[in-house]
Amino acid sequence: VVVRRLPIYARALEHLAAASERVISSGRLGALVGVSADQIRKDLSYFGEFGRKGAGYRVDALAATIRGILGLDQERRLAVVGLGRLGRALAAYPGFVDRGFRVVALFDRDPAVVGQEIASLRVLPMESLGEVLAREGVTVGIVAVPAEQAQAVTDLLVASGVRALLNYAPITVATPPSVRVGDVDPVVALQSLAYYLKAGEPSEQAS
Amino acid sequence: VVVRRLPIYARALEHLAAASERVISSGRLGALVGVSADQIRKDLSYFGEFGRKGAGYRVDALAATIRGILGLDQERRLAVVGLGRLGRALAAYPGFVDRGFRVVALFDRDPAVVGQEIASLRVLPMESLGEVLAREGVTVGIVAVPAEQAQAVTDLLVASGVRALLNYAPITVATPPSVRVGDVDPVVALQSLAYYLKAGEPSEQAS
DNA sequence: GTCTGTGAAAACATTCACAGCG
DNA sequence: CGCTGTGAATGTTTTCACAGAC
Repeated sequence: VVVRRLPIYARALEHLAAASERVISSGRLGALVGVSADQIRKDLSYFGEFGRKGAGYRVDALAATIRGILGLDQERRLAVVGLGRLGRALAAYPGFVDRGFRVVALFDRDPAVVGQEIASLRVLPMESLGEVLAREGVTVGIVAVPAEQAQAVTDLLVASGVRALLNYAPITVATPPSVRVGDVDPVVALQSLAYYLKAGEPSEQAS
Repeated sequence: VVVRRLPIYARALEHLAAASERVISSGRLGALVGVSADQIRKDLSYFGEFGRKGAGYRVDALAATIRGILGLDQERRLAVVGLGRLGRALAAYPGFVDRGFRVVALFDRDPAVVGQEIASLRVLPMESLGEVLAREGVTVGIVAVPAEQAQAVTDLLVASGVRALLNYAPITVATPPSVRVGDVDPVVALQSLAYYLKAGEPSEQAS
């Protein structure tokens, strides 16, 4: 749970550092990321003591510490599978590289797409996936294929040694417990939001 | 919390319906979505009694019930702001419409992008946002602009009456509590996954 | 026998409240 | 004073376990 908040703290700290802020209190950081000051202090204390009482946290030191906790000191190498519109957008996304990730391989099963150059990488055929992932040291996969192919692609990535993957396909993929999956179907996100839209529009008022 | 799982159940149920399954037990559904059978029964019992003891749940009836709970019986109209690579991919995403959402307006601040046609919608200038959202009955916004513009775009959407938004920008946006935000920065998702990658590779073994 | 619905127990996460450092 | 670190209290979510419907 804490681990899902740390990247958000890190992101805010990087913005603060870019704005030349040197020190921040749990209260101000909390306001920035929408979390209580208590929460931030608890989260951080779970990993050690980083603050100065009476002053706050040093922005750059804390950012570095969080990156360390998350293992972002080491660059992670990504493969994107499926180069439809979404896959292309991800492959070319400039926001990965300065935050610890680098896309190093692209795969698609469509022969018309294989061979294209996207973000200065050539799209490779699925058959080469295992070999290329091993050679390039890819540890994280991004699944951006249609639902029907998502499980097969996942199995292939898992078999090739990927240990975490981000799944954009609208389906829950099965993996062994040693492989972590992040689900990011935009429709699922929207549908949970939709629940809150109901309040305040139907005939019935809240009591 | 439950509300974040319901869309996943709904998604699985739709796949089951497409495969002509008529009835499903909490156990099988749980296996499909990676959740315990207990959990599913608790989640559903929170909203009423939908199952038949000894048999399970009727797939189509349960799917309809969940759609009702989430308010997906009514189609929600979306606006996409920012038509870079990601915005274009989202604007043209075919997966929205059969799951309760329809993109009805596109906005960008770049005059070179305004006027382009994407997914048979014309990109409109930011200035027209308030008026168009009101006219089109848009209740949900998708923010797909760079971090620097995300807060300003959010404010504009909120001022125009949007009640929920999905934020792809790498920044935490502030909104009044009446507006729900879903955060979907891919890098944040990857960074939490990265934490688990550390296990099993550094020098130290777990004890 | 299979599978739901649900209280009771356990685990987990958040908030409170305060001692203590700078 | 302001702000951190943390035990204790509270609240929430998950799991357990079992009674009852089919």
